[in-house]
Amino acid sequence: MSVQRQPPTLDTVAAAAGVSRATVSRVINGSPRVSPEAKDLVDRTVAELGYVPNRAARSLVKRRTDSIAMVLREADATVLADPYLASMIIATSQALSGTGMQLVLVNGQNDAEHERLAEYVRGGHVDGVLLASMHAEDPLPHLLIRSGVPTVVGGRPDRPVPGLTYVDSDNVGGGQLATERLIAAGRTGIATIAGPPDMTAATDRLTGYHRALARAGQPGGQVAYGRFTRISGERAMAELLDRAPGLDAVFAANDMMAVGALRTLRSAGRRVPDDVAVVGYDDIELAQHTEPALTTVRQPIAEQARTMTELLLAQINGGPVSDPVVLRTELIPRDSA
Amino acid sequence: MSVQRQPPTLDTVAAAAGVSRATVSRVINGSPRVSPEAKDLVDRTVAELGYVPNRAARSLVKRRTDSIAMVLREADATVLADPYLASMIIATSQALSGTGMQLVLVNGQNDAEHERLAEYVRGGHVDGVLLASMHAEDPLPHLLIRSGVPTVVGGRPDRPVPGLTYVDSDNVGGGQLATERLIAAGRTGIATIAGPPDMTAATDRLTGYHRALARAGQPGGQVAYGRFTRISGERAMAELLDRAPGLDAVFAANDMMAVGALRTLRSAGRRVPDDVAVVGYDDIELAQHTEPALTTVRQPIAEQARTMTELLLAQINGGPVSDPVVLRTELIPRDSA
DNA sequence: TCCACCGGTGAGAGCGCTCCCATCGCTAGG
DNA sequence: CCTAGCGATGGGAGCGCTCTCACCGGTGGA
Repeated sequence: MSVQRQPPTLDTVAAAAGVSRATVSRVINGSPRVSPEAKDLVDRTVAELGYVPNRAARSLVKRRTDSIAMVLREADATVLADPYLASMIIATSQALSGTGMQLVLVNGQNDAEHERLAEYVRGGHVDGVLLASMHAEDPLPHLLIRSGVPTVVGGRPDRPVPGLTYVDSDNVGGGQLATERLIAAGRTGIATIAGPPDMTAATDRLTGYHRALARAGQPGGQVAYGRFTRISGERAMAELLDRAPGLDAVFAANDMMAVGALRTLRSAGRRVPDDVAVVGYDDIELAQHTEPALTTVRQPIAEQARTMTELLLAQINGGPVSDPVVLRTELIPRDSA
Repeated sequence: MSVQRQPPTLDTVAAAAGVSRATVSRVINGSPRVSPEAKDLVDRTVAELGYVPNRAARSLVKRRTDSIAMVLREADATVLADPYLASMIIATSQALSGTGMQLVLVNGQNDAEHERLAEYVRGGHVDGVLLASMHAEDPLPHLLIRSGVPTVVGGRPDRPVPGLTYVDSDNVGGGQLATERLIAAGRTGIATIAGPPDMTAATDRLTGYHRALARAGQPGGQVAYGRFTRISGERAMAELLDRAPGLDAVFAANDMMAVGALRTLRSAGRRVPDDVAVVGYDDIELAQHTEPALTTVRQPIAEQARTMTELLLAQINGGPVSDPVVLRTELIPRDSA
């Protein structure tokens, strides 16, 4: 069998089977209006010739591309350190497998690329867009919605965007879960290392922290801010230790910052969890290997990706814009708190 | 401006600019055979109308899709624990940005999906394929090559495949680097935890280990095999300790196994690096956070992805199948050796 | 003066597919 | 027995684009 031979087309198949192009097309697309004999004949011919429909031709007439874009909004360094996006990508890819939809990865970290991206999407190249993570003041969702492309974002936008739905995990609940763990352990000087205030995931976790404290009747604790990196966690912990030397617990808004906090605590001579209990957030791989192993909150990333995909597909298939979905989080108890 | 309006086509633009479709097409595609005035006029009209070429139509006639597939061959669990693929994906996506090429992510972990995949590729849906990681006996490269699709794989195949090129990092050199570090530290009982023998990355690193030992005139050391997981590293280390209680150094073929080894050593009461020095491989995030921090070998993943992309694009654009490229590795000295 | 040539342009075919509409051979109702 | 109706099929237009080819007017060499 030759490598160079042109791949068979609908016409080839039709001619070989002795039917019309239309009939072959009907069989390919599973139309009920075909006699069993014809269907059988065509099926056999298709298998024999190794026919595969040409996606471009189909999408040209159907005005569907059967592919969705996943837009990545982070620079590489962030991504490599953070398994969140990776999991997101993989999970989405898996959710899509079997649906006949393609996952197209698109870079869009800087503003220049926004333009290109919006154009790209408007060019009808994808049927829908998945926005992996949201930052406040991000113009992209608006651009996308305005061009009429179904879009679902991961994480709650800082303010509601009409026509845009999202799938978030319950960051308020998660923050609460973490803080309650500390409260239940009898801690009374509970500080927190919060994430950047321009991200709802960060502010929501902080809200959960405050809420838990309020419920327990404890005073509003100390808050230091980090940027979700280890080094910023180290600094924030130092700041906290400085401001409130008597603290006996810390909730860090993600695991990387918790790791930083652990480090600072160690060099400050505080034992974990004896002197200071620490709870992280995310349950990254690393959390199992710290010393002591990190108690943390796990968010269902794969489920989030799956849900986002489902919502998007439904919308692409003509469904209404779904209500936002918020997924439950889970405390993973280990040794640090 | 209405959301529902049909996007402008070549015809629309041509009519608006008062030229023919062909001229607009020439301008869009940067043909030199257009007068400056015409070009200017068309450019303005395009901007005004917000025209974006329809990719499907173009690819239908050009028989190019301007997209390449990246095939993922691992199950999710593996991926989440291993930043290799994630980095690969991101780096590829970034290497592609600006080339006008799309990155399509395709799942192909099991055999059933191979068929579909080969079909998909043969359907002319992508111009080329990037195979992220190779396992021995993998039929996919052959399938792809046979269907005439330019393909580049990451990592050296277990045996040469005609028409297939690859980009690997220098695993032999890396293994040697790691072992030499141990030799230079004056260690004389150097064992190794090797990876699965069906992966060239594993066997090459082992070769490097043997080579370094031979050069130093040291006896061929103890070898135990793991499966690149932490738990298998723990077991292999225990086995090694059992077989050669006098060992004073271990080279683990990846960081996860090194982490396992660290654990076993600790519970066996051996101090690292005082009693036993440990070197890992990969330089994953975790390596910075172990106790003691792990000395390891870093491979240039981003560069690998970039190179793979370049080779593939060159081949897609009619270039010959390039020779394999092997990238240099680097020792990252930390505290464990 | 004639014509080969050349840069710039337009007309038209056709890429592989879907889908509307016409057609055809039946069966069932009048 | 005729025909309305229906399921199965084929013909053909057209999706938006590229590309070949023909054409046009202007130039320079014979």
